Amino acid sequence: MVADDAAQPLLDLPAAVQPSLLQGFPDRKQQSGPKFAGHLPVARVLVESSLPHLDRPFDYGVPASLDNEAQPGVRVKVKFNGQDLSGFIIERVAEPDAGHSLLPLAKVVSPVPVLTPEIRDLATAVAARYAGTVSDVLRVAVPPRVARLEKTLPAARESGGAQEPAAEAALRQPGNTRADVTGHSAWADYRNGPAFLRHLSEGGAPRAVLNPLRGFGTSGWPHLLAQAVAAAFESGRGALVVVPDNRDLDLLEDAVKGLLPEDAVARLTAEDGPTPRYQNFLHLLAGTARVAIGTRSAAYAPVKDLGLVVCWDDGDDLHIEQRAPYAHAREVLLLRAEQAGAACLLAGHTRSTEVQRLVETGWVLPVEAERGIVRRSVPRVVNTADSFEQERDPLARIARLPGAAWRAAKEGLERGPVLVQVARAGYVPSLVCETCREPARCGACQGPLALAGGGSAVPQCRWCSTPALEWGCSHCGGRRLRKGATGVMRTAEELGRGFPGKTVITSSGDHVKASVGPGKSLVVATVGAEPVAEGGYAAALLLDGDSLLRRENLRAGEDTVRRWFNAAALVRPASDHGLVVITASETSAVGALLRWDPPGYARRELSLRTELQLPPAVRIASVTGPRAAVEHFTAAAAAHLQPAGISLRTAGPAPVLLSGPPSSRRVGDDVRTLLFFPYAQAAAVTRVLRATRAATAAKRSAEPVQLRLDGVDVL
DNA sequence: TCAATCCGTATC
DNA sequence: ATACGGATTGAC
Repeated sequence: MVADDAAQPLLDLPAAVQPSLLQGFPDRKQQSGPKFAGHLPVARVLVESSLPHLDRPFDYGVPASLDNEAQPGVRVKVKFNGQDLSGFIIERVAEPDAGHSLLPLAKVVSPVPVLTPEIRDLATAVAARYAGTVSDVLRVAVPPRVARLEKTLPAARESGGAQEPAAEAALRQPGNTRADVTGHSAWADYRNGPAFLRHLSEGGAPRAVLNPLRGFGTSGWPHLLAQAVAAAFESGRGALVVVPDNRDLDLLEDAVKGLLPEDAVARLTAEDGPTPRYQNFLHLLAGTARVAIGTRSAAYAPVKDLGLVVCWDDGDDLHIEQRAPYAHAREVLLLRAEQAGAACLLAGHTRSTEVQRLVETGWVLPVEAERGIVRRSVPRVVNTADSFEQERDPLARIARLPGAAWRAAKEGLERGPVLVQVARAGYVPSLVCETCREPARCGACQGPLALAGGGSAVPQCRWCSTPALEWGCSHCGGRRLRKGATGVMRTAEELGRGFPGKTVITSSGDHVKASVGPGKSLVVATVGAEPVAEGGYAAALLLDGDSLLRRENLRAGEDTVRRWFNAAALVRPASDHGLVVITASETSAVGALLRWDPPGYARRELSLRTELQLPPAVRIASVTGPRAAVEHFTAAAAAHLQPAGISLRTAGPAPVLLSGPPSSRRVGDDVRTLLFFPYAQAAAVTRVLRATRAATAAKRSAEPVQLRLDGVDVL
């Protein structure tokens, strides 16, 4: 099951305190100056320190003057080992843990209890799942305070009645009746879809996987998700949706606000800045907003009476938090759904292998469209492997497009906008080895080689600028280079010449366009930056497929398929002459797109991983650091696992492949060891990894290592 | 015998 | 991390 390794009682709250220790307590209380509160004078505080062995509550005395404000969940300042640290009050208790004197709380930072018991439990479970510290998780979960906002808000703790008006007002809104939500909705296209919505609106907790067929219009994914949210809302519960980026968030927000009262919806994303983020966070705490939508850290939003969690496009690696312990929003939401007894919807144009695993364990049920409906809803997809060099039409050669692709674009432009998906941004084309097609790497720093701008013929490194005069392929020993994927600007320019008189719009990098109009323009976008076209694209060309597939990453295939479907879902249905042309050699990935079969691809991919015993068929931990530290850590962990009869399959230690500019490189030669273990043992293994790390940190018997669980980028 | 130093350990 | 105590070592 998902949360097989959930909820170790990390914050082990002692059941009883030894009487002998208690006897000394009243004396100390009197001798230590300040008078502590009469009732529950002890506050258990989780201090904000990322030291793994300090990740537990410490007891402080509550000065009588702070008795009212020092409630569980508030942020406090305490003296800890001589320094001032900030932390959260976890609970108020009558007696301290053990026989030592209590320091008083230094200060209550704010009387707002920003850490609810539910989120504390969630953070505890996430820390256990990822062998990290609760403190690190809380740093992500609770947004930074903006003091000014607390003055204007009604006392957050008295929230009870405030939530009712919003919910009732929503139900009274016309067009928001149950019949509308479950009947004339896009969900009717999916077998079990109406049943899923009905179950939700009746207060149930169904768990579903959905691959929406459309990325635009009223049957597009934002509307499907919004209707699920509305159904949960209708049952009197709250909902939470996490999307990978702000563009998706904008689309979702429009759809959700079309169905629910505007102030019932809170938008949470770091990009909006601290003030609106904290404002919306406070609205959720107070219960005035019942639905949270946002990017990855919104998975921790304090939604009251949570009835539904939704993760959109979980295969997008933006869902992975960049701070320790690197939790994936999908996993956070799964833990949360289990803890809250909430419904769960995992939706995306494709199905990730992780979700496929959940389908196969029976944890979620697919909500799928009949083949007939699929065929009616999606564009026609064709593959062409022919080369532009053989094309007889000179314009096709100028556009550097294969003949079939060029003709599809030309015909598409008669009917509407045409999308061209290309591999990466930038005018500078990257270089690959002519014989093995591996990306050419710099001999000095392993950075990517490129032809420098300004017409210089000498390839040079894009990181360190070293000219590659005597280049040799580190992979196969080849000595000749050829151009790899061509950048958008260049593609756009060439396409413009191939389609004289047509408008060319580009979307890439930091110039991403959210949407384009229905006009007959050519839209060149890098992978993932495709604008939504009003009314859908007439055609899409998916170029550079082979170079996407060639990435030496365990997930290259899965990720490429995801990006193809995300673009293809923006194209009109075949019945409306929608056409997708893909230029890639025949593979299972291409086959999945031709048949429009994301579940089939996920099944196949997961069975391959199962055969090889690679994630997500098994779980992994990567241990990175100086060789001695890594070896010490893995040996210690193995020793601790021995008594439990667990022995881990390991790979490495191997030198870490540097994937970043030299400036971000760490001094010393780090190595990495991978540990593989089955889900059934995950709880025991993560517990041991955490304990091992705490022990090495406390004793400083070795340098610290970076510990990362289920990182998708390490293989 | 005392002080400077090292090492290990707890931090409410 | 960092401050503290107990042990260890070196010099008077």
